[in-house]
Amino acid sequence: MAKDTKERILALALDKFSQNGYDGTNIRELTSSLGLVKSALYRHFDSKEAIWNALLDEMIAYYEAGFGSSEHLPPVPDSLEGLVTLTMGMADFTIHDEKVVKTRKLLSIEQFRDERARDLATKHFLTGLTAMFTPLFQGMMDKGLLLRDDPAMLAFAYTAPISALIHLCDREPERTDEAIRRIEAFSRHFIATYKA
Amino acid sequence: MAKDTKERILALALDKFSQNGYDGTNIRELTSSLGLVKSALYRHFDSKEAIWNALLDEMIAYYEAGFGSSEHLPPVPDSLEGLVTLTMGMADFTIHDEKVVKTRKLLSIEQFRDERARDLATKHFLTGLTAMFTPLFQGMMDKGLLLRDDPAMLAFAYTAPISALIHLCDREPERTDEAIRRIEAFSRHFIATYKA
DNA sequence: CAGTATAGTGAACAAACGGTCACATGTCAA
DNA sequence: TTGACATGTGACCGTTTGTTCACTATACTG
Repeated sequence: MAKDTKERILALALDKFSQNGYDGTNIRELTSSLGLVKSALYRHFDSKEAIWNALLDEMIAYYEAGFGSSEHLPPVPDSLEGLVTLTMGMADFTIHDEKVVKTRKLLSIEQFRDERARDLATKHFLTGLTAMFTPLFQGMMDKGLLLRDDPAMLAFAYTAPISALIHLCDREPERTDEAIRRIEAFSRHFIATYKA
Repeated sequence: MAKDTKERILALALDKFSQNGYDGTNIRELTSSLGLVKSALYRHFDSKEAIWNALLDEMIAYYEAGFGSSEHLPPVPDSLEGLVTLTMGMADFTIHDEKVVKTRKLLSIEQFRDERARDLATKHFLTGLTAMFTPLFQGMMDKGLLLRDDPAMLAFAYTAPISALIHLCDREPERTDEAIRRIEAFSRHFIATYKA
């Protein structure tokens, strides 16, 4: 119990905030879950709001480093089936990675009260996936795998339904298997529609 | 200032809760906005949670009476352009109707803490629109307007992206015009893809 | 007119909240 | 050994929270 206390606070804050919201989480409960007393928290953060801001900084940095970076773009699939495989791999990760799940839930809860949360929510829920799949579809058109079309429109049409099913998993985890099956069914229907 | 106080409380609770969340709203602020003193509220509701439950009852009833009822199904369009018109009309309503907007925001905020809110959120965000458009697409296939395909899959593929853009309006109202343009562009792209 | 609900008031309450402070401990360098 | 720094403790503070209660004013009913 030493220098990593700050990180443990942040991790637990993400957990609690994503469950009960910022206002629904109190400092006593948060610190006692770490085996600390509330006043100890103020050695690491100036205030409750400082925890929130640090958490947002971390979420933004995590997003930029991962999904947001152009270097992390997956390779253009060599086949239609490759698109399904890629999609299912990404879906599996984003549905089961605890940190990502909690981040999405927290953004859903706080998106209307904090401007930075709002902007990050738009990236997570809308623009991020579209931006990632647009060059993929462009590449698959260039390879003659898909019909020539507006790649950005296709990426939006492809990712938005998948995103809706990911939200379903966040909301009703017991329907995760159903959602994953529907993502795969949708993916196959999509390529059946747009295959060259 | 008489019998409608209860309804005025509920209306303002929807407004406040959808902005700051249940935990982020306090009774003094809520009642003083109505020109009352906090204790007056307890003539109409037993507790703060009772307001929340009554609000949920109302939202559920409102949904069932409107979007959820099979009687309110719009007529099957007679042309592809008719589908665009129908879609834009519904989008315009759901984006601009204050009560519906606030309901969606509230469900986004509280979906992880209340089971009934969770279930209603799934209807609002996923199953509701799909269930409404499935028979429409079935009818348009029967009329020879659309290619024969799985109507439920098509309805999902059609409504999920539109739903994502509606969420964008809730989150960033200043982008409403952009979102409406994108809904129409998506709708036209969709019918270009699936027209018979 | 008397009587009784109904609706609103203002003071008071205990509990929970975020935050501060003087103090105790442990670590490590000079 | 000493002094400085980081970390954790427990008592305490002022404020805000949801809620209660005795009381008043108005309106309807017999």
